[in-house]
Amino acid sequence: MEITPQVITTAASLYELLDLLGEQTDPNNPVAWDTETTSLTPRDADLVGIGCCWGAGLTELAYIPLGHKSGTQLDVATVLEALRPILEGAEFPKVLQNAKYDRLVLRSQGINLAGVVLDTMLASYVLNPDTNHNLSDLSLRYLNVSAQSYKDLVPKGKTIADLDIAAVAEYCGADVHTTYRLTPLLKAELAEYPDLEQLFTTVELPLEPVLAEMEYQGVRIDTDYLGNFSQQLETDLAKIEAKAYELAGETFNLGSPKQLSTLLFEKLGLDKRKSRKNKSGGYSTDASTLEKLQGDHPVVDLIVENRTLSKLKSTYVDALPELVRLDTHRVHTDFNQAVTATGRLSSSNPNLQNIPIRTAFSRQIRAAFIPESGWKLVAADYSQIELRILAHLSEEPVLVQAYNNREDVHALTARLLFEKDDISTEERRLGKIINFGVIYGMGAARFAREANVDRTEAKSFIDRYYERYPAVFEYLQQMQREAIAQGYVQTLMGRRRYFNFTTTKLRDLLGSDPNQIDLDSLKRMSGYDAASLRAAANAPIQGSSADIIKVAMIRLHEVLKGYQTRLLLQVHDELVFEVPPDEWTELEPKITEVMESAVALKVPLVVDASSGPNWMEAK
DNA sequence: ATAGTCACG
DNA sequence: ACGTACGTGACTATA
Repeated sequence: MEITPQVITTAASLYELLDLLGEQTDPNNPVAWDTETTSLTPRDADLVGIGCCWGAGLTELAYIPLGHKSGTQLDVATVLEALRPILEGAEFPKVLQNAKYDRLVLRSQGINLAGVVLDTMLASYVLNPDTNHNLSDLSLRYLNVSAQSYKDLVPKGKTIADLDIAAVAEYCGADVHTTYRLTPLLKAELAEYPDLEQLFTTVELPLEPVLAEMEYQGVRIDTDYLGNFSQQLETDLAKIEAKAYELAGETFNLGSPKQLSTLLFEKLGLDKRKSRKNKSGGYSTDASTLEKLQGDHPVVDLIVENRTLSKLKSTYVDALPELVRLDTHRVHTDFNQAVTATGRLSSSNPNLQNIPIRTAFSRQIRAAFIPESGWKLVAADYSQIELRILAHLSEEPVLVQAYNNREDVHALTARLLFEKDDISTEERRLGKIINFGVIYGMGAARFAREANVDRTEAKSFIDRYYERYPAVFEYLQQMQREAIAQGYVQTLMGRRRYFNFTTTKLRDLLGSDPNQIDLDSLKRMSGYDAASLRAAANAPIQGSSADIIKVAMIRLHEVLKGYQTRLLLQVHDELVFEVPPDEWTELEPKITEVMESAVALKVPLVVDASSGPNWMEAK
């Protein structure tokens, strides 16, 4: 379909457009909007043009060129002021593909986007989390139309601003038209699934501006501190490298798994049975292998140390300062709301959800995350949220009661497993490993390795766990049966994760009564997809946790409106804020309360919050 | 582009 | 007998 937008280049046509848009107030027929810019990074993005699509019977399209390098255009400031009441007016319903991006672009221009009633990307994500949700995929899937690709439109080294107004008008017109046409289809599909519609309307859609705000704020980084850290690591790595060459009797690339494999298992003749074959035929040199090889040759320790330090240096110490913006002195991550299969967020460029914490040394990276001068950084995290959710969903009486009595559940598990009242720290540690392990469907082999016990002991531990917590066992099995019989499982808020079993026998069970499925007999058949079934048992737990923290973030965003305090980061069960000194005393109980009461479960949710001069010390 | 590895919850 | 704990993103080497 070829539809060419009207290109707005005169004041008269702009005011005509405003009149038409002023009439578009039907929330069931929102106007589709899209911005064309020069960069995927909103803060670097110059506005090149704005497109919109609306209509009652006839579909109408407009493109307003603003930043093309050539051609007649209206003044940006004039156009934005004219559009402001529409763009900022909640009474003018809008639909966008990935509204967070356009919101950030417009925000840089001083416009606060309001009235977004649908985001096609988020609607698609809620309906079908395990697919892609970019506009061209949606276009193909829902409309059977293949979209013109950005790459084909914009030559290498150029931006959209270099192109003719007519070409961009065509491209932008197609995008807003696609967005507009997707709207009724996605709305209708959501209407078929009331739980998903509710999830979309009350969680995903309102979360989007919260994430936009977090990204806009960014987090301050102490680049001097990282610079010193980098130099220190550089010195240490050079020494390690020299020593490793000396011990190996030759030089080699410490960063090459292939060369390491050859060195360890061929040249030095170390025990191949302590490793595993990898896909490319070599032997794995991963951390667990190296651990087993420790003591067999002195070079092993140096390889381990090199791995740790070079990972730290390249991924964090050197990478983070590169991403600090010169204008804000902060890093602005991208929170992706539509990538994970379970409903979690993800973070990229940089990923601020995997900043080291597990060892005292690597944790030092967190000291580089600092608040505005004179402020505090605050971390508030949910205590054992997934285990609490498991207790709630399984209704396991022993666990539910324990949490309600504010007991130490890892210690309780240890007492039940060891069948005694006084347990050691080591025994509690095993209780903790197994409590977390069941959430993922851990087997005896893994538990044996983690807990440092033998296989048979591990097996009997796991068996006893399920004897002590029979409802947990029942629940996890029930989720697997539902995945097979329904083809999906659900979270607390109705979020779905779908499963497609390829084995005929499993597929034949789709549509059957989950309670009639005998998992034990299925286990013995070939093609039994154990990994998918573990994912099915895990998804409601991981996904419900995501539901809960998303609700908390939305409510907190409202609460914080009267304060200077800002929400900066989300790390799955933790929120990080920066807080001016005079606000923390008042806000601490408020923040904790909002997080703890995000949903009411059969067990209490508990939040631990603390503040410090940086992220390392806010713990 | 893909594989291997490793950082987090 | 084997291999398996779920979910992510980034970096380096190598093709």
